[in-house]
Amino acid sequence: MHGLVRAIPKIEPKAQPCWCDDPFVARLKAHVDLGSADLHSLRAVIENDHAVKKRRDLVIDGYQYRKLSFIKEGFAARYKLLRNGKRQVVNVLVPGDVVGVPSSFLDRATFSVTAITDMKLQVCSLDDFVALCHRRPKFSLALCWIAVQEAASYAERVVDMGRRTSIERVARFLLDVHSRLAMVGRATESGFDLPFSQELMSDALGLSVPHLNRMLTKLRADGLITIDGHRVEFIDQNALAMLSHFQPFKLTQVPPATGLEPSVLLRHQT
Amino acid sequence: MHGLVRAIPKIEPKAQPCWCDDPFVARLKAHVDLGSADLHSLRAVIENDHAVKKRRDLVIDGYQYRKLSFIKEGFAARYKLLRNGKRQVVNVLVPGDVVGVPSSFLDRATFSVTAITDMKLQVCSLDDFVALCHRRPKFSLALCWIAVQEAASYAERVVDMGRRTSIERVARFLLDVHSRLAMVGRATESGFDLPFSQELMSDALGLSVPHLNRMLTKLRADGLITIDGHRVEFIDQNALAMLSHFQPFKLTQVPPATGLEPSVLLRHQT
DNA sequence: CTCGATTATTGATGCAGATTAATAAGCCGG
DNA sequence: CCGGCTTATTAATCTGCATCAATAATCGAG
Repeated sequence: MHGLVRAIPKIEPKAQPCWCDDPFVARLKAHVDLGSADLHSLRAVIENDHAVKKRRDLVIDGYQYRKLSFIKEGFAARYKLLRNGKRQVVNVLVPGDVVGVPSSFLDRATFSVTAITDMKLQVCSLDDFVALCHRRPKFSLALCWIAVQEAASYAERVVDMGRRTSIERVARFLLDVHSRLAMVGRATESGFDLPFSQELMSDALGLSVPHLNRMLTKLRADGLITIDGHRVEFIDQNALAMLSHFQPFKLTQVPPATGLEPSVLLRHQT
Repeated sequence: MHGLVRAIPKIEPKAQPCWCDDPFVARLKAHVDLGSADLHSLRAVIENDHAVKKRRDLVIDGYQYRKLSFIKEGFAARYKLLRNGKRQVVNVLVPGDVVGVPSSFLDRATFSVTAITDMKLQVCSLDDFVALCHRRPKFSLALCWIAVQEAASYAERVVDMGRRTSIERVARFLLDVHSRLAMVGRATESGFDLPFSQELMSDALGLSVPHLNRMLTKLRADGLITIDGHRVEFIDQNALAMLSHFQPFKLTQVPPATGLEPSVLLRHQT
């Protein structure tokens, strides 16, 4: 067996005119209904695309930011470097994810974000996006939903780190990455290209590299996965999910806008 | 030395007519400017207050919820029970916090929330709150800010669990709780009533009860804190913050609403 | 005030996973 | 296609913290 190396997955460019291959718009549409007028307004606040090279930092801990970037292509990791030299990756970012949550909402960034592969981003200023939200509240509601989902997924990570064994964490990480990649068309039914090095994954899982390696070896020895280069295939995805108590995330829609003043006016404080 | 027990802090009821002693409104006002018309609309969606007894579950993992509850009084913990019987507390809730993030935004709750003391809540339905957001977008923006802040604080917890030592975690926990209580007037400059049992804290920090106890003992032995009953006093808050690399959170304001269509209309995709 | 239940404290033992080190394998720039 | 650098793999040792166990303190209900 050999390495798990970062790799830029080869995507068939769908060559569709504007939005359909845009993972961020897809993400928004998962939460709210967007008409063409909405899309037009959204386009108006998005500045030109921005390319970022592998290993560049998009966000540096401690600095101020006022931009939102939507990942069109490529992978990144949000992390914190500690004084003792250790690093904790708090999550990995895939196409459709938003850079700038939470950095741009805070006085100063509390985490760094680094590009793991070459990336393509769509950038807009937070102020412009907020202005858009004032005009079209569905965007702020969609952003709420995205932020809440982000919070929920961090909370799950807390459980991972606090109370789950190393093998569970590794299995859950693979399943989680697979399901997120599948959601944006970057994975097959049972496999995907893992764009992360073992060092990155060990920093994400709070393990040492040797131990992570051992757990990956064990998963293969147990006939649950195969690894060929950077390609991961699930042999028994069910057993893997069972072993690690993994359940994929369920999203919900923002409740649609109702009439102007809702019935609650009938109720009030006692 | 003796126990750290849950306790209902005695608050001087300020006896102010409506909102000024309301920690949730205070929380909203930290992010957005609210006029009296806004407050009136907010009041309209809030149903009657709701009292909850100590040890009752407010949210149960796996069930569906569509309510937001704002904590007026009392403490709670958000947690997950694992198959092996272990529990991970992902955060503790204090007055001003929102129950229902993320539970009510998901298909089914992924965490439980339990009352640690008797509580008083203000409840409203998510649908009504969303309707309010459509009418007054500043509420959805404030909710975004709150959700993002929640995400940022979970992310910090991930770092805690993944890469920080047990003594750092304990010190940081105490400092964090103190700063959150101080923000809603439940703490003095250098001390506070700790309403949590050691079992709860160990589940929050991913430690065993004996080990947490040992670390608390060590903090006292090192002359950093005193504990008398449920009362914690910082002797050297600076040293404590240094030791644990603690930095309090900085909030930001939502950028104020600008004119109707912003200047960005001048820019568009290349 | 008393009893039972919860919570805190302390000690002894074991193991999961860190640490360190050393080698091999693959990748990239020239 | 070569040499340096990054990444993966494997092994040996060490340790922080879990686990188990037992007692003491405290709380709260009656």
